[in-house]
Amino acid sequence: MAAEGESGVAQPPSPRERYRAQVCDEIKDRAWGQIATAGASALSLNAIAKQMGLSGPALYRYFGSRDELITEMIRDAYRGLADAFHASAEAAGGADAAALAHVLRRWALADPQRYLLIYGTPVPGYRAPDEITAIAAEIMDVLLDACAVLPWNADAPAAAFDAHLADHRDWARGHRAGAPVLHRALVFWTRLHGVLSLEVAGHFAGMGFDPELLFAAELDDLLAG
Amino acid sequence: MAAEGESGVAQPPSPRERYRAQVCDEIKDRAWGQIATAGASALSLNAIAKQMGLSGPALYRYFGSRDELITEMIRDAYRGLADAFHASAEAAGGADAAALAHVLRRWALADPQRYLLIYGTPVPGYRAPDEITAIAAEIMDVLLDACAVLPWNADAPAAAFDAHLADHRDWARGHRAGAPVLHRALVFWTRLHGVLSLEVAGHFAGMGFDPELLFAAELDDLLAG
DNA sequence: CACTCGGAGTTAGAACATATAACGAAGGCA
DNA sequence: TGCCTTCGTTATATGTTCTAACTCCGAGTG
Repeated sequence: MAAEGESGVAQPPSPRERYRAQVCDEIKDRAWGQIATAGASALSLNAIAKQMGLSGPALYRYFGSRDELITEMIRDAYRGLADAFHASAEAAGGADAAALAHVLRRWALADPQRYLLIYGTPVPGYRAPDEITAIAAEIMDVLLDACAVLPWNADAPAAAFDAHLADHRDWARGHRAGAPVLHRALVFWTRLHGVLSLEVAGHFAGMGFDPELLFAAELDDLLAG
Repeated sequence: MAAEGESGVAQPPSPRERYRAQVCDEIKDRAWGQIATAGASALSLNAIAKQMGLSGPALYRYFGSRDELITEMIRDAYRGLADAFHASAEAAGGADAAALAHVLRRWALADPQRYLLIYGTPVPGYRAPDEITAIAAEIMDVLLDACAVLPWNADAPAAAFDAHLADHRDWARGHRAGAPVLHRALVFWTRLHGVLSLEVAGHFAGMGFDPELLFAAELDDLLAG
């Protein structure tokens, strides 16, 4: 998104642009390394610059501020998760809830701090930029597809929440699915996140049971319920 | 816990000790203010000192480091939640799952950053000190009590996870409850946390539905089995 | 009462961070 | 060839945590 000319048709990147994109990528790679090992709050532009053999302020040619870099990392993380969801749906010939759940779990465990960068503690007044909410909506869209084709359980009680959702479904952005499907997608999200969040944050660490089995049990319950 | 003599019987606190405890409390009060408005990562000992009319290093008489202060805040947060749980159980003449759920939600929404200090993003290698895991076990104990007296749903499928829990129940610390109760307690925790975590982190912000109703729906589902 | 001694607060300073400003060098392009 | 954008530099202001050394007051003891 930083290498193309603005004139509609994609110009072949000039050597300068290629170099710039490469440096940007190296900065982000090292930033991911720092985040993975010490957390996002410990991310230091200065340290990255030294690692790259540059001197401090040089990085400000590429990112206007530390916050801007972090925002772009958040965007990339969302993008990666959305791509993984799309790939899963593509491979299975349509979104499958169980497959998505395992994609999500693998993605979270592959880099816990990356998951927490998205779903962990935000700055109090944080408002995600539109580009990021768009990607989040993309992810939700795949999830809605998966929940729409889930086998239907007729004896499920009609939750009062469904009526509320029928009137508050802006977030589904025109997805053709009934309120019960919306409900299932939300619950799919919150339940799996509940397990994953506590797992990657280490809250199950000293408890002795296998988080994977708890995740699987919750997934079974979602698919059956 | 920082004001008593060590000689068994509680000595009346000397004026020095009283003053010290009072300053400690004021530091923590201002720290909570900073955390609530700017997040834990923005907590600054220097800023607190200035607010109190002190000069920077003075605070190191009271807390050995910034991390030590934060650790104590985490401990106090856990302590507060545990006390709220105990109070709820006391008031209802025994732990009640629905009451606990609402206590938890009110406690989380009263200060989202306090909730996230406990359940949000930790430092990667973070290992909670024993004092804190003990309080967490206390909380889990009340939750187990509540789940043990929940009306039993006979047609619930015997989850494979229950068998695993029967062999991995160290975390229940001798609580007299069967594996299904342990399972319910865990699920109670992860599901409510899943909703609350996303709510306090603002992920439902632009979506338009009422998080309270989602929380209530999940709680209903938990109580119905 | 006088004295000591420990705790509280101070300033100074090292080491690190973000971020801006001003300057020099090196590359692409007409 | 010459311009001009971009990159990287150093210098600097301001912020942070945290240590060290010094002062001072007050409480408990002889």
